[in-house]
Amino acid sequence: MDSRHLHHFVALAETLHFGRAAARMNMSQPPFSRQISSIEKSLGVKLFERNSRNVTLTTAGEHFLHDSKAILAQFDAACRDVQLVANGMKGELKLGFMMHVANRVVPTLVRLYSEQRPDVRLILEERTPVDINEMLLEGALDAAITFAPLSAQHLRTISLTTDRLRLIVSAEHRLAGVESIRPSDLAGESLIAAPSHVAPTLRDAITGYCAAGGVPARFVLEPWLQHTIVRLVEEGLGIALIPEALCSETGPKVVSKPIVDSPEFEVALCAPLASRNPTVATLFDIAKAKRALFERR
Amino acid sequence: MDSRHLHHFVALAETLHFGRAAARMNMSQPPFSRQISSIEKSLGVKLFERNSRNVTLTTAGEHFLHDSKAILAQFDAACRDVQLVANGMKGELKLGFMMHVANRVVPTLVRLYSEQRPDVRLILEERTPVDINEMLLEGALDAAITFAPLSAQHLRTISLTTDRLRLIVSAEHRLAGVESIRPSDLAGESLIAAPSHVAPTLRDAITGYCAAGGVPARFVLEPWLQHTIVRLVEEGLGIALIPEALCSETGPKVVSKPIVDSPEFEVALCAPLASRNPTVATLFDIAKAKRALFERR
DNA sequence: CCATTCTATGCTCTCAAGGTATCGGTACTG
DNA sequence: CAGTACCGATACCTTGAGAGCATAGAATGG
Repeated sequence: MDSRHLHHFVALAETLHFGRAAARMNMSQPPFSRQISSIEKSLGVKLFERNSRNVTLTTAGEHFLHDSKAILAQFDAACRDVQLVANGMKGELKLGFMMHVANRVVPTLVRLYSEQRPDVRLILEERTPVDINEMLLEGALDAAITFAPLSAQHLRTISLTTDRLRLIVSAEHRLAGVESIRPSDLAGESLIAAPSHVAPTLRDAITGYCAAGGVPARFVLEPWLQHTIVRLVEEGLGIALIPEALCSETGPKVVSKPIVDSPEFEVALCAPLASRNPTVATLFDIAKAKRALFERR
Repeated sequence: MDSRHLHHFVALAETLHFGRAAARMNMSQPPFSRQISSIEKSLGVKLFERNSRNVTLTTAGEHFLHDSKAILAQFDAACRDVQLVANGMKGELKLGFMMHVANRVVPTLVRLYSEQRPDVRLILEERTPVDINEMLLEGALDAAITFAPLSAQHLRTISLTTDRLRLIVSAEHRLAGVESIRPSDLAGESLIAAPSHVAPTLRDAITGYCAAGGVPARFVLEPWLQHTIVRLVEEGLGIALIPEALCSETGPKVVSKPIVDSPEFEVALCAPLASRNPTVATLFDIAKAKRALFERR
């Protein structure tokens, strides 16, 4: 029994006529008759009641017709779907990102992608930069929006936007009134930043910026999430240098200030070069075509 | 593409080794390799990434594996089911009945049948005797519990029980005190009975009984349902001769009386002799084996 | 660099499956 | 009632899809 037999069976069940059913199967009646009886023999079940004048389905045949149609439909669907999956029109795409650098980029990219590939299920995974790198290596992510990596020989990378640091302080802080900030302004201040094993790019940028001004960075609190950092600054527990993209979301009790000669860091779309997931290509196509939408305003 | 190809594909997807997968399919490796590439060619999709050292599924292949397993499982299930249906272990059985003669018989038979054939869906159709006969002829019912038909050459019939007539009158009626009823007692009374085109057997029995006593039957009301008849008698609008089996369900305002020399009528299980529904046989087997359970107490 | 392992390919052969002709049975028709 | 048309089953022949064998070619490990 294989699916071609099912086609034969359905043809006969629908026409109730050996000759016409055989024609529909592009074959002559005698071998078609043999096919039908071989089906019945292999199932051990009589599917048709027949004599030389008319053909009718048995009760078992009626049930089998129902099942057969369902199976054939599913078969067709599977063959169509596998082609869609291969073309990246359907499937799953696991996209990692860091919201604190991508709060504008991710929603836009997701919207554009969903419009173009509605049958691809986007699985969004918000993680820390270090986690994202690891997951990209392991294949646990198909792509990610993160800081442009330094060593990218195993990654395909396309730059989406750049971000820079901005100072946030409590509204009561002495720096709240200063127009723009220089490294020397940070001398003696209590800094809040994510630890190096969570967001090395940011951490290095902050440390580097202080060092450039000859000021040693003094970190008093090291939460993992950027939103926590904002809250702690709000409470007056320290000051912080955070990505500009995040500053629009701070509350009224926090003041943000531009800093002079801020280091810039790239935010990029990355995917393993070895990725076999065909849905990824479109993501890069969109990133390239609509790059203007992601750029810093 | 047919289902044997799916088996090959699944074997390889599960072993990820051409030689072992071929062995599982009871064939040698070279033709197996050709089968796999013919699948890929006919789908136009690469399902495996392979070199001489290892074999892996592509993303499309993973999806297709999932679908293929589902299809093969459904295929197996369909082949098993069609055999169950042919053996009457599974399917549907449309059973017609008249509750007013079968209020004890139907629940018992249904219970016994459901215990023995849990996968057969019993579809119960409560109809008038004439409807039932018509539906049996048309094939709209697979079997029915009804009055034993007079002409049964096209029906298989097995007697389940017999019933007889009993008089019901309102508690205030002059016959309410009489011990047992003779035809002559009915002289001049207003009778209530279902019309002949609804329940000819009952109607004829009533008319015949009156005629035997030399009393013309005078029908004043002719509802279709036996329960309606009981209600009308309860309201004092007439008297009625109804099947004994129904009398236990009358309320306190109605009195039932045995009648002398009541005609008896058989209640039987009937099915078209030409019935092709294999579930019917078991129904008759039960009716025969458990006949004692259906007999009038 | 050789041995080993695994997939791909070339060649041969066989049998499953298709085609043609025809039989046997049934219903309609004049 | 004979004749005809139609339909499914059977007999026989034919062919090509698919199986096996031998082996090439590629990759890995010692």
